[in-house]
Amino acid sequence: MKLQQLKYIWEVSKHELNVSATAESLFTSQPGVSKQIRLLEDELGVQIFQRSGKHLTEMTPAGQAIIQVAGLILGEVENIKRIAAEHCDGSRGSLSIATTHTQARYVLPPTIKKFIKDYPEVSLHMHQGTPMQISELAANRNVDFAIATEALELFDDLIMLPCYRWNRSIIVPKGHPLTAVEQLTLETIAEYPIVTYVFGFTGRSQLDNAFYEHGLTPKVVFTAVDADVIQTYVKLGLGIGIVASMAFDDTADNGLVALDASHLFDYSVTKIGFRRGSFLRAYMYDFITMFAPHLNHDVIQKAMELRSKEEIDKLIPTATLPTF
Amino acid sequence: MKLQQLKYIWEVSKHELNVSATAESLFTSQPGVSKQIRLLEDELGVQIFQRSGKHLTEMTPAGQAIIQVAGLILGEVENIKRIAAEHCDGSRGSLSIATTHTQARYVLPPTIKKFIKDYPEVSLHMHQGTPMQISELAANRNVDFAIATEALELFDDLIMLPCYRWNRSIIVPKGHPLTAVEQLTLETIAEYPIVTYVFGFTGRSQLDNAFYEHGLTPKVVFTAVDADVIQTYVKLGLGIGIVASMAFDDTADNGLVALDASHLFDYSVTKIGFRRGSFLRAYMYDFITMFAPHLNHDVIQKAMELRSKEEIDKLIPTATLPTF
DNA sequence: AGTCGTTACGATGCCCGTAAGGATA
DNA sequence: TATCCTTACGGGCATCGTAACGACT
Repeated sequence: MKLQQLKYIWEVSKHELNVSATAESLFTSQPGVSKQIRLLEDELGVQIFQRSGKHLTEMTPAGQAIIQVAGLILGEVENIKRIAAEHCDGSRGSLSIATTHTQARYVLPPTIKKFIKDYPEVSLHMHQGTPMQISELAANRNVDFAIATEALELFDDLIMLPCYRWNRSIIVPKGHPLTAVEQLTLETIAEYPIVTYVFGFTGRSQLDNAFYEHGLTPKVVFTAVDADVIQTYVKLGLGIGIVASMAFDDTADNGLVALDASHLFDYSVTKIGFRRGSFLRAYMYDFITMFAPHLNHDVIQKAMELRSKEEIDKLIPTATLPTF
Repeated sequence: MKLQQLKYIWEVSKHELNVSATAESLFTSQPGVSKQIRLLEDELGVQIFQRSGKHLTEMTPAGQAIIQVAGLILGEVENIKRIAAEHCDGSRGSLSIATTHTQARYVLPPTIKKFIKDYPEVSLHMHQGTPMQISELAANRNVDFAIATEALELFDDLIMLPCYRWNRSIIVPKGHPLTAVEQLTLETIAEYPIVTYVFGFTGRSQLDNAFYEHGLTPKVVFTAVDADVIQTYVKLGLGIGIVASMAFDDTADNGLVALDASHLFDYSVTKIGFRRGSFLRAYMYDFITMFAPHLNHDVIQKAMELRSKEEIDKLIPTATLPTF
């Protein structure tokens, strides 16, 4: 049994059982991958993949169990490399972060700036995608950290730490009738056409929930993944915007006004996630702490010991999170 | 990085940093081991072992961390093999047990007999040694199970499940004055020369404790690891014997009598231990259940989830154990 | 017809084992 | 002096990549 063989079967399982695609992503030849898989199967005496003719159709039960363990092994191999790098030169390395537009554009910049200043020798890589893609990248070890509000909890392999909570603002042009309303209600808002996030982004489901629970069906006339785009269309008069409060820049005079709506919607929680069992380099701990000061070295380590999301929530109660 | 390299550094760390001895135990050449270790160090960019001249003197801090993770990886590799074997042919395989003379001679035979009958295709290997050696064998993956009363708790890598509790009997020749005593006390016993186990075997420390707490110093005139030997010398009139109750065969008339002494000493608990995180084959679960019926599949799996000995004791309270 | 996995084959490169070298206790 | 790790060298073997083949969609 070789590490490469384990890597191959694991990667194949992450590439929809497409050996050609796997080989390409590993920068090697397809017959090589195919052969090593077969050699491993011969050595172990069990089929890992079910074949119909010359196509891999599914994993056998044994294969599923084996690939899961292979994933653990590959993670530990990664850890060894990190441990070595840490002891060799703690200030050098790389850090890959996958996140959504909202985080990358409005929340992360100060953290990134400080991080680059403190760790000039660490090369930083940002990946952007949907919450689902982000989580997958972290679960598949393509990135070190995933930062998002949604989808992270769908992956059991990820440890998620709550970073901060935030709520929404109603964005309207200056002089809009809503600016005169003293106490905003969902009913009032629901009378106007709404521009907000597409589903699956930036707490959209919690937004829908609020309306639903009040028996209201908002007239959503336009959606985007991006608060900039949303605000642009608000300016065009398409409707009122509902965006994350941190996405409104109140220093720039762009003809829009933000009305706080935190009493109308549940708070959303942005989390940082990484693969369970992964060894974190010193600068990785530091990055997390820069991003979320309550997540110091101790808290992170304690959270890594825990098994379930519930235990982590108990360790870091939502109510104690910093609010944006 | 290759699995073999990880195996090499791990084995070297288990052979007191002696590369020659390691190579021999792995049935390979010493320069080969040496070279692979150096290659790994080069690849990782850190020294794993500290060298003084041409001798390995100690592990570097990085090396300790790396070797620990390497141990995890090797365990998972073993698990993959077991998973494969289980799915290939669940009734074939091998089972290695390390235990003490007491267990092997007096306790295990019925279990072994039934096991061989139920699993004729599983080859069974018994190793005998001191409790310390037994624990080491299990921790170093030389055997699957360790069964003993002592020392298992010294190894953090081992999961120990309490199997049964037992106490001691006083062994005397027929007609000995003690047979006439109605209620045995420690004081009475301490008046006679005693023949019992050597220290570190079969609950000897609990025996000493009982006397010590009563301010008594027993006259131990002879010790052995083996109840047979002890009883032989009792028969010779060397003194009275104190042995585990299960080691006295009351069906054979050998001129000796056993007097129950369970009111005088604390109960001892015999445990079965195996490496934390190891995948157990179906017949391994079955073996445990045959040996200790309260340890069924469910209980074992629950116990494997737990982290500390305390949690396991809570899951399987001593008071609920079968008594010998 | 196109996509995909397997087989065949030649060359490169790695690993192993033997033998010799040098350092330590 | 004996033990022990490292370096050097040659033979064998596994792996990789190219090319051709056969199956399924």
